[in-house]
Amino acid sequence: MDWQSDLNVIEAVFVPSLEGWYEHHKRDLPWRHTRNPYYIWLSEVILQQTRVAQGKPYYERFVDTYPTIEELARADEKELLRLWQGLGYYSRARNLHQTARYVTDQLAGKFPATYHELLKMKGIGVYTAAAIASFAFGERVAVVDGNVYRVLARVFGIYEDITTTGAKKTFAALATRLIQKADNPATYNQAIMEFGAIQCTPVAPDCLLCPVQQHCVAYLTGQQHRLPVKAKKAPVRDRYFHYLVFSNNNKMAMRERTERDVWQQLYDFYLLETDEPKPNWRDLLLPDSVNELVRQGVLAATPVEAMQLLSHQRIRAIFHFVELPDGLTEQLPEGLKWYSMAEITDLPKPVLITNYLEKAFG
DNA sequence: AAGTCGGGGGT
DNA sequence: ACCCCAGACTT
Repeated sequence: MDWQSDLNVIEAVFVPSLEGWYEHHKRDLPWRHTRNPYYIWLSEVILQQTRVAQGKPYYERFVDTYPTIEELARADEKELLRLWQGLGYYSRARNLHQTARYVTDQLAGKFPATYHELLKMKGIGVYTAAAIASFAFGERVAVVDGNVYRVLARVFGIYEDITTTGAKKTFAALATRLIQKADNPATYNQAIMEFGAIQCTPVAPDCLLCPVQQHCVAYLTGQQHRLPVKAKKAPVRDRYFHYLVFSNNNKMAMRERTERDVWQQLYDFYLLETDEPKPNWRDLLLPDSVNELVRQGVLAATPVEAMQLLSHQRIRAIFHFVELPDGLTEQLPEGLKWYSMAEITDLPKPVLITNYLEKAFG
């Protein structure tokens, strides 16, 4: 249908309705009590692809640990990743650190203050740039996140697949047009996202108490559940991780993941990956030296199995614990180093590894 | 345009 | 089992 023909009518009601709704329904969240661009930025990066409930405790910890951007800039990256542990998408933490140093060292600590300047920073894309620009600096630029796609698709009856470039342009243009009507662009941006998160939810939206019900194309046609349109993602890939957990005298051999893969810069154990399940370590094509190491050590009777689901991979891991005799502790494979349990606690680790440690030694 | 990058929660 | 979440970056 030609939604643009109704746009003038709907937008005159839509924007003020949402702003009014927000005043009565907004949650009390810590980052809503500040206009400090550093805190706004911190919260927005933490909340990328992350629910408020999951991100909130991390935000509190980061603000406590690094009260200023200078302190974040000076932070040890390993410590920063340790603080980020469990949140996922660890490149966010690395980019956060890089941008903190850039702002501190190259911009004299002065945070970029416009949408276009913000966009140049590592880890700040179109959404986050708009969020910081409007929340911290009052710039009239529209945020378009998952909530906004859903709300606009439904209210305006837009059936374009939101994963396509064309749809992104459509939604951005509409959002830009709408925010021109806003009394306060920062409040309006907050309002439409909060509305999507609380009222216009993906499943079972609360249409009966909706302030724009009578102007919502989806509601009026009974198609709420079909919008927004989104192409299905590719099926998840199965991976099989075989870990050899070399141990000696209450220490364990770990290594930093440096390859271009999941969990970059986090720590795990000696790893061999296969395309197929291989329950027995003898079926693994290990280097001769590693095979010899296992043979001379004491292998735990039962390996520990664990599974980790990522958005795009299903990792099935099996951990073989090997206690090495004192004489062989200098013969670890390349990259592995010995760490005490206390040191391991402080290393940044994938949840898969943390869970294993808890299960096996916790 | 398609892939990659985490982990958790809801249905 | 599937979808979504205050997305960004690389290929």
